[in-house]
Amino acid sequence: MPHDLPKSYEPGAIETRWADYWIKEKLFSVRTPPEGETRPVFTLLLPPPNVTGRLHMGHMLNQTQMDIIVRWHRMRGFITLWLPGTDHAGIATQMMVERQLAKEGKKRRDLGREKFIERVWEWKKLYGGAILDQMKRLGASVDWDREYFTMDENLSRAVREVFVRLYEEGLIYRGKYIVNWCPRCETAISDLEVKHEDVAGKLWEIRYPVIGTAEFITVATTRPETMLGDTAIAVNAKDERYTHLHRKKVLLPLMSREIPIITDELAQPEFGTGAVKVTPAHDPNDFKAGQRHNLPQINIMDEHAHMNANAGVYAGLDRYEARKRVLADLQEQGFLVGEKDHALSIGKCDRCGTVVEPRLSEQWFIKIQPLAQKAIKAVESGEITIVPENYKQIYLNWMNNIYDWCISRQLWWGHRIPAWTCAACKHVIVAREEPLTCTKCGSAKLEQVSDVLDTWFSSGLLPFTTLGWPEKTRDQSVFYPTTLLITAYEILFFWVARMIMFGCHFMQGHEQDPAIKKASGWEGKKNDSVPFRQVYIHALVRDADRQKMSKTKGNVIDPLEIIERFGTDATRFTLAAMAAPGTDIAFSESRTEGYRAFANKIWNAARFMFMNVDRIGFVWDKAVVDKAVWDRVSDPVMPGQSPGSGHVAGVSGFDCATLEDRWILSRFNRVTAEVNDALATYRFHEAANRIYDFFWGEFCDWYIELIKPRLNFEEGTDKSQARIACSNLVNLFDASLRLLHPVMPFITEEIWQAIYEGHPPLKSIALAAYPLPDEQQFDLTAETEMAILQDLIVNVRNVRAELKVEPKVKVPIEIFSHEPKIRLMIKQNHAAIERLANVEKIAFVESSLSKQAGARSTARFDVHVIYERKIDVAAERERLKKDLEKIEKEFANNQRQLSNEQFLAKAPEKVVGGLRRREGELVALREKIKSQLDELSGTGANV
RNA sequence: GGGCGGUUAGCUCAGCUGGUUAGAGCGCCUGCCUUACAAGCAGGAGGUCGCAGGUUCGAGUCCUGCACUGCCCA
Repeated sequence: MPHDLPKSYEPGAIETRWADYWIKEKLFSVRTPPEGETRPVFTLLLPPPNVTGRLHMGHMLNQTQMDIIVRWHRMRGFITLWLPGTDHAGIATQMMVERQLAKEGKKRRDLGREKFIERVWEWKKLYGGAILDQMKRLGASVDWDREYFTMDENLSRAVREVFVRLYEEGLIYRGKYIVNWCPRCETAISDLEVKHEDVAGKLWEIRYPVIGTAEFITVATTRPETMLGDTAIAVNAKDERYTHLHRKKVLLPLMSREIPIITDELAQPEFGTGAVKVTPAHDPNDFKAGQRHNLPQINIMDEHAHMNANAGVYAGLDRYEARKRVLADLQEQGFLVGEKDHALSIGKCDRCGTVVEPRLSEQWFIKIQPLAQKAIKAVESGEITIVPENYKQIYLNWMNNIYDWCISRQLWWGHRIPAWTCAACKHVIVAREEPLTCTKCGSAKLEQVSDVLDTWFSSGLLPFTTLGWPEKTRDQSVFYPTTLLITAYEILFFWVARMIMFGCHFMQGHEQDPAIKKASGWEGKKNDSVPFRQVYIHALVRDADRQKMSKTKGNVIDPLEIIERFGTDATRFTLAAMAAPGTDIAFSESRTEGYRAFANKIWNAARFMFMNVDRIGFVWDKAVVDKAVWDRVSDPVMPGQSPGSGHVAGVSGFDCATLEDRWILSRFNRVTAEVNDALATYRFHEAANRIYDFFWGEFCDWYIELIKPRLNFEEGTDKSQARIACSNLVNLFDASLRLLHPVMPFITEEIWQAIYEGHPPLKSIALAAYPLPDEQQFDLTAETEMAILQDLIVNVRNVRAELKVEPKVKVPIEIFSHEPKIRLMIKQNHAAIERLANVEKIAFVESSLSKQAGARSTARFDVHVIYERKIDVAAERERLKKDLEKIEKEFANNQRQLSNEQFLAKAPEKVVGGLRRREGELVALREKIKSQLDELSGTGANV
């Protein structure tokens, strides 16, 4: 078996090998559990990436966190379903294909709708899988057998069903309204797809002659070209400056059209001149004012934002060209009276960056209030919890101020709206399947509405449509509501909010299988219509300088390139270790480099283990392996719950022969408890750091070093000690790998498989049991004693460094301790001290060593390194002074508190007791340091 | 304009519900190829926790104001 591992860890080949293996073996495919299933279930829907997408750091973070949580649940015995799929991304995909066509000198209209859609499907087949392939490389443990695409026939059917039902319930309506129109994409877009940008613009003042008077009324506007479509001037009824002009008319310059002066709230006396022009067909506020006053709506632009026939002589001009011409003409004719700099915010198309044009057009809308009500309640009542909690308020704010949702898009790629118009009577028929005749007049001349639905309309349905809706399926009763959603803040409104609205509406009355619900820990939840029980919002990944990554800035970090260089495990670990909830991640390569070193450390620790396993001819205790690996299958464990009878917690097969054994076992269990707690609350950074510190700082730095003497295979030595040490090492290593596996799946799989020499008890470590803490294996005494031992060793090393003792020279030391227990512990562990501190002989003395130059004093012991070289008196004095200062400061603080009666009365006993204990230590330490300082001065050695 | 967040070591960040001596990685300095690991080992330096008040026996942690900074919404 390949126990002869290369000296450095090379992730590349290893990672692709296991990624392929996991897929080939279908390790993460989940069959629908039958009736009577009692195991807990964990369901997670992958936020579907765009078919047009390439993997970026945001995905990588998102998927790392999901995979950690998913693997953790799977290892704890949950039936764990992670559902992958992609989103058809209407505008984006259509743009890609149009771009492709443009290279051939064609436009989509040249092809016609049908042929164009065929092209899109071809494109999708060729390039659409890119991001999922990249996911495979990451080792994402999704169920590939259930992969979906939002344009699949079953999902499309569900979309039609939803549309028809909403229409029948009166929640979908069609009408002519002002919408955000992208002249480049030639479609309406929703409010959310408009990004506002502050720009320095101008405010122009134009005066309109009041008919029948010599007066002018002056208005201010940022968009003078729209005046061509003005149908009124508005003033505020309370604005006395204009009272005398009420009910008069003005003559619209350039167009010579008479338009009324109206009184409306639209005009704010404080803004500009207090009078505003009203252009109902080109501004949403004006549109509403126009409705209030029954004003005509004059549309002066076409779908490309070019002036149309209604714009008179300006017809055919682009909107900005028209602006120039209008201004010039106004100027020339004396109507332009002012031009000021003015900061304004303009809306741009999220997709293509074109300035959005408010456009009056016929669109389909969802009446959102009734849906929003349920979605608000679901979160307010805690049926859905959002982590971190501050996003809850943001969600509620948005939901409470929501507007009707424009769902129609003037695109070809997407779910076509299931509505038909009768050519004869203009009646609109909404139906699940294409109707043959008009339901009103019987005509057979029906034409399907050409619009498609907003992509988010279909993705908002995924939590239930991917589980077979509208059929009532077993999958639904098992897996719905999904357990968790992990996503970015960016799509909280786009997607998360809409899933909640749709879920609560269409799954109303749904009940999850009660046995599974209970087993999964959701007994307390009343509402099973919600699409998920919990939402975790993760941070944004920025570049190392905290800049938001963007293609235009050119600061995008390609995760695959990072993976190439450092390995997937190291990249995942970086993201996990930096993912403190609520703060963005400034991705720095130096961190990843550090975690590659961590992988290498694990690798080499494994090499050390295998070297010894091979030397001793270590044989597996099958009973131990089986216990650690199998039992969780029949006995899953919930977060925060202690394991049942069958589940083996802690490390099995561990034989506590020495202090370091007792210590490391206790530490492992404590870390295990912390890691499980951290994962249960999505504190990924804490989980990652705990494991890192344990594995490197305790397991490698101390435990392995401490057991080396026991791993002695020389002729004539008792091999039983070595055998115990080796078995402990392997069992602990195995457990540590399982603890780490969700974060670093590849290296842990590689080593775990190697441990079992080709005969692993399971197909993968991913199916093995996740470690749980065992109270029985906590050992506070061992932890305390070990801390003293470490302190002693570190102090000796420190003095050696200060005395500049040659690294290879062993030195004798003297130790004083007034506690017999400590003396005993030191005696028992003298070999460790000798080895790790490079000491040749340990002598115990009966009185304090603090007067010895070069001695070190702690609260529990003094230690003196015997070496002929003189210490650097000046440096030593500096160090002692600094120590003393620190101790005096702490002591003063200590005394201040202990002499305060309020403190004694109010502070918890634990804190007071701690301070009292510390008081004693501080007094002793202070004395020791003082006498050392005296001693130094006494030698007469001057600086 | 409204809302939310950040400010802790040279850099990047931890520090959960206020409690004994504020931590890590990287970088830096010193010394080591000690047969698992130089992607390593050992030792070390480095912080008035943005500023000013307040609450409290006790504040990096809670409150108020200010400064700088970022994000979202309109």
